[in-house]
Amino acid sequence: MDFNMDHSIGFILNRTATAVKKEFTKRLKPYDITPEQWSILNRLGEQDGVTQKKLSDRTYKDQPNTTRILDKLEKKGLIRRADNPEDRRAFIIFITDKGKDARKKITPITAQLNADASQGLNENDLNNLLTLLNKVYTNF
Amino acid sequence: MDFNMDHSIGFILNRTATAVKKEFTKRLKPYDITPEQWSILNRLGEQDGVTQKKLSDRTYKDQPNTTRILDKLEKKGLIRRADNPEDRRAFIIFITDKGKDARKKITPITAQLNADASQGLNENDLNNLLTLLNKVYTNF
DNA sequence: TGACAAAAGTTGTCACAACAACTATTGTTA
DNA sequence: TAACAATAGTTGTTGTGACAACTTTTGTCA
Repeated sequence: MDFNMDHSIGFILNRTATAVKKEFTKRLKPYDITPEQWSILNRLGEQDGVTQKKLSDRTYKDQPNTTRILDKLEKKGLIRRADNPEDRRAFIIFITDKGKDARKKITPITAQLNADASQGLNENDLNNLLTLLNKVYTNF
Repeated sequence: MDFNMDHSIGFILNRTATAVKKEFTKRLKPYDITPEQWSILNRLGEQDGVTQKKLSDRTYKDQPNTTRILDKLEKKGLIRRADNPEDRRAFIIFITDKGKDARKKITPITAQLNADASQGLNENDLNNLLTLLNKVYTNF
């Protein structure tokens, strides 16, 4: 069986994603926020007033993780939970002004990270990469 | 600032890698091993008799994580630590017969996973994807 | 309408990544 | 060779992914 990790999509994919996330974590550190917290905060910046369930779907996280990440964002005052008058099981999540400020500051950081990550790739390469990654994603 | 997570390498990369790893974890479950444990066991199958430091370099893990993953593999009897006569700080790690058996059984699983992940991609696509991922990796 | 299934959220647990801090040993150098 | 730096490995802690199990509330349907 000729199996080599260096040609394994799974391995290479994981190694690359880990490296990018690590760098992202580093750059976010001064803002006291993690990549995962950012992804939720950012989604809320696009649209808030949604339930945790909806948010977890949109960020591709399960509900337990979403709960706990929201706990942290709430403790930092970046989001707030409001009762849902239409469903007493659910909360509605809002981004706070402080959260909006943070988002505004952090957005350029993420843009720069993506630019740095795609250093050396032209427009075509980049589109190709994203397309191929999405194909792999939809294979599962 | 026109930032969209759906065009963010970081986000797409992480989402894809997470999905693949999740599927891998599922398929490995019957063998009572995780993807990370597998990656170390597999490297040892390629070459053992190395120190933990060397192993951690080769699997792109830091030393603390390597230590703890080896703890688990050792407890399962898949690897063993031997004293290093040339350096009393270091161990030399060997894969056991049981570990070799496990590796033989699991290798086809990983080959199948990679095949399934690249479903719909031709040879050229696949090479392209790996090349682009490695380019991104070396950007950090 | 009462029983039960489904859904939203939470808590608990395990595995791992990352990083700091530590011990024991080895290497270096004044 | 004594002092100190560097290295191998370990332990501790935080954040997150995954999954099971749980509570509360809502939806369904006989």
